[in-house]
Amino acid sequence: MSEVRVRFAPSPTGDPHVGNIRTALFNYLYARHTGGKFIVRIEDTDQVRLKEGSDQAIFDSLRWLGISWDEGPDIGGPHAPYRQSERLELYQKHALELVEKGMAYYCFCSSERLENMRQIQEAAKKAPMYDRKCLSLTPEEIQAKLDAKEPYVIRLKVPREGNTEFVDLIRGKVSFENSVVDDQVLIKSDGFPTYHLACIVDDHYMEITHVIRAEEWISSTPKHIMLYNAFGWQPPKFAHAPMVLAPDRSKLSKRHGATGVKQFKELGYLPEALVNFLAFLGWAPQDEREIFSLEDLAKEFELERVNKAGAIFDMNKLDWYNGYYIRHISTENLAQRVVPFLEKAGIEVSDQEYLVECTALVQERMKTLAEAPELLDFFFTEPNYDKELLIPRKSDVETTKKALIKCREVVEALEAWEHDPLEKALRNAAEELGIKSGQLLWPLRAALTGKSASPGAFEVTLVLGKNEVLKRLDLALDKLSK
RNA sequence: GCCCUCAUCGUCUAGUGGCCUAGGACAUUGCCCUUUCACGGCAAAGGCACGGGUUCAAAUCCCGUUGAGGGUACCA
Repeated sequence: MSEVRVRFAPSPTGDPHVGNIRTALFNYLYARHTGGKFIVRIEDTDQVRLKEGSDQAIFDSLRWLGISWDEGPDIGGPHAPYRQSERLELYQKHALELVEKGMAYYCFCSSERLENMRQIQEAAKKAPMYDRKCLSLTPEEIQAKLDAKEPYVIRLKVPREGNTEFVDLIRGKVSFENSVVDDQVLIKSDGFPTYHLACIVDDHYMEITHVIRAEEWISSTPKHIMLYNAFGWQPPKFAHAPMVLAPDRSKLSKRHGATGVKQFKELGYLPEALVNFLAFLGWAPQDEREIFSLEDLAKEFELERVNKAGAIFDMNKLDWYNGYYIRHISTENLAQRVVPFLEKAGIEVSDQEYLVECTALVQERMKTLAEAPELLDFFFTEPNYDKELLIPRKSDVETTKKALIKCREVVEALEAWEHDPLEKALRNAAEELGIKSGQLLWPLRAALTGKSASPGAFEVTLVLGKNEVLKRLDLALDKLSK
């Protein structure tokens, strides 16, 4: 069998949607799994929806996730160009070829007429379909209109009888009656091809062997097959992956919150986590492992194991994956990734080593990188808090004062600046005072962090250093005396 | 409306006729660990949409119903 060639063909309409990226991922994984090629092609045939800078956003997102491609607009390849707006003549030529063969025809109907026709059809509870008015135009009439520069489109002449079926690699046999397929526009009045024409022509010339796309494309597949047949080309294999849905089971869209890859990056999600999570939306391994790197996925991904039912994008699970990856990358690595988020919050990091020490203490509590500032701020600035925070539930002001004074003495006198001696000294101190360790450790921790939830008192003490700890203890004592 | 697709715990899923008393993960609840919050450990609760067949045997195959999603553009 010849080499597998698959493609990701997004239209440049902004920050790529995670649903689209999931499709890109499946294509990429299939290519890597089979040792084939993964191609990126920009489908910019809709001049209206075009958004500046989208190409870059698409490349950036793929790269951020670690998805690489073998041919594409930026790197070229044997079938360049990989941007449809640069291949216009090709589509034009092929549309005309179909017109000559009598398999497509010019249509001069105005959008108003079309709109009107549809409304009447809908009112009559009939499926809206082009009525083929222009099919009956004589060659002379057509020529006259063309000469008069009347705007036109080219439509595919869809057979009205018979069936079109195909075997979907994920779903099995899918069949459509040709009578329900409309005469699809191939070339728009602005001279640009529609998606349907462009993608067939490109997939053919780019030698695409497998079209892996989302379920929303199933109903246009018969049109595509008709086009392959009309050109006398061999169609590729089709695989329609399930949709990515919102929690309300509708198509995931902006109104459901974050949907763009860039958004997830800004929310502090790790690419490893997003990839792992997205891959599991519609695919699962045979065994019960949940953690897969991109490489692991490429090794095991198989189209046969892709599910058919739509999958809900569950933020909870994504959060869990993200927390998992945060806990499992090295602290140095995490510290690096956290810097941009700290800086954005106005926290300047000058001492990398110190940052790593701090990060180690919050690593197991962090769910997203965006939480880093609130988790780490007290390591960089003196905490600001209410004095009530210092007093544990089962304690009082006087006991707390005594405890803090004792802490001060212990810290002051501590020779070995290490965990065990510090813990031992502090616990002994509580015992000497005749109070529970919590009555001493809570105030200490609160004084150092200014938070009701934070890393432990011993760890924070050690990282902050003797001077800073004494300073903060004095500050706390000061608060209690007022 | 018409066409297509789909249907296992709340969610993602394992399951391809007997290994199913339906397994795992997230979320939830409880307990343990503990100075707080996490992490971690243990445990619990929770599902084959419904109705008919086929078969010695069905979550698995067939038919129907219901429900959900997608499509129905000179958008992709």
